[in-house]
Amino acid sequence: MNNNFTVDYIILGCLSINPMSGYDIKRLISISTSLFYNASYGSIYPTLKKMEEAGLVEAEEAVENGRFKKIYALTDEGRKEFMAWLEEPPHPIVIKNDMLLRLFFYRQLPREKVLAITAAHIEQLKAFKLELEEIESAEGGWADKYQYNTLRWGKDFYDFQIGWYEKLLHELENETIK
Amino acid sequence: MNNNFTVDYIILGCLSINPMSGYDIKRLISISTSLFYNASYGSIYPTLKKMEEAGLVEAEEAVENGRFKKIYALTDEGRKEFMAWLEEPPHPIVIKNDMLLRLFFYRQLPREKVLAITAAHIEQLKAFKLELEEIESAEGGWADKYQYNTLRWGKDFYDFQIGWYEKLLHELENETIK
DNA sequence: TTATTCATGTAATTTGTTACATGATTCT
DNA sequence: AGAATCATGTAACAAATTACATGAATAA
Repeated sequence: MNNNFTVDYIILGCLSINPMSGYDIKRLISISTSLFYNASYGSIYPTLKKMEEAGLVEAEEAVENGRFKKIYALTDEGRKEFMAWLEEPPHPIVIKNDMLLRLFFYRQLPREKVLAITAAHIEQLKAFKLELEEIESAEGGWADKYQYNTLRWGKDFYDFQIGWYEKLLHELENETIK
Repeated sequence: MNNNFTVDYIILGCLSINPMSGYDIKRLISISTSLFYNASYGSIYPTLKKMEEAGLVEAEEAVENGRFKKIYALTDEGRKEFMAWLEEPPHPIVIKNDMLLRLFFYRQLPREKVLAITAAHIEQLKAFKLELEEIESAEGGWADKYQYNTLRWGKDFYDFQIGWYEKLLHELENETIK
């Protein structure tokens, strides 16, 4: 395969847990990895097709609950490819943080607007964290400790961000009182 | 302009601080925002050209130290556009975290390999943090508190990550002793 | 009966990187 | 003299999103 930092491996990974459809993959990603790695139908379905042609996955057309489904499973070749990827050292994290980019230029914004945006951002982070916790409690049986830890990372990261912006906000608030 | 989550606004932002060349923009991004927002020459130069045609920036060709340069500056229109962007609420953070994606599947890897990869990852994070601190001490005069805070976020985020993976490592190490 | 969810898929577009080409200047 | 840095730029490619199209089944 080409690049090893693409959507390909998360799909192989999902199938390494269980054979499933493209729709299932999308759902699994949404409730588990979307915070640190997301994918859309527009990348999942074509990638499954490409991988079937490459012999990494096999499709079985089935009818479940009167619904048409294409259940994909790893081939031996596919599992080999996935395991080889899994042993590699990870790529460095890539972030697009719009709030921080704006912060870099906030000197040009009136103080009260900076305070308002920052406060609103904190509220949004708290809302996102709540959403995550709802997913967590809805999804009872988190198979293994590794999967659980990725979820914990999500919560810890929100706590880090919330704490960081709250500290920033307090510093900005206290500054011009002097 | 089209989307407000593109390279366009970081370029306008750099020019809002000072008129500068594409090369200067690339350098400024590298030492200041690359951790949370990066861009390559292949996006910077064509974007500058596009923005000049749109009347957001103006270029002045100059010779500095015997070197040809195109110094771009914001037009009134460009500054208006930038200030409008600056007041908007930020988009949520977008992350591609390869290490966490792999962690999600690490049950399928032998314990000792997980420990080795995690330990190596911690070392890499420490090395990146050192690099960042070198940039910081090299760059003496960080204009304003906002810019300084984005740099501080970088260090704090590395500390968060290092701490998080160290905790994970200890938990994994202590587990099977029982 | 109508809206929502389940389910698959494609085409157009967006966005950006990588790699290359070019050439002047400065450091070693 | 040769390597590294300064400086601009383009073409090919990669990767993925968005928006749309389709249709069946189920919930309100």
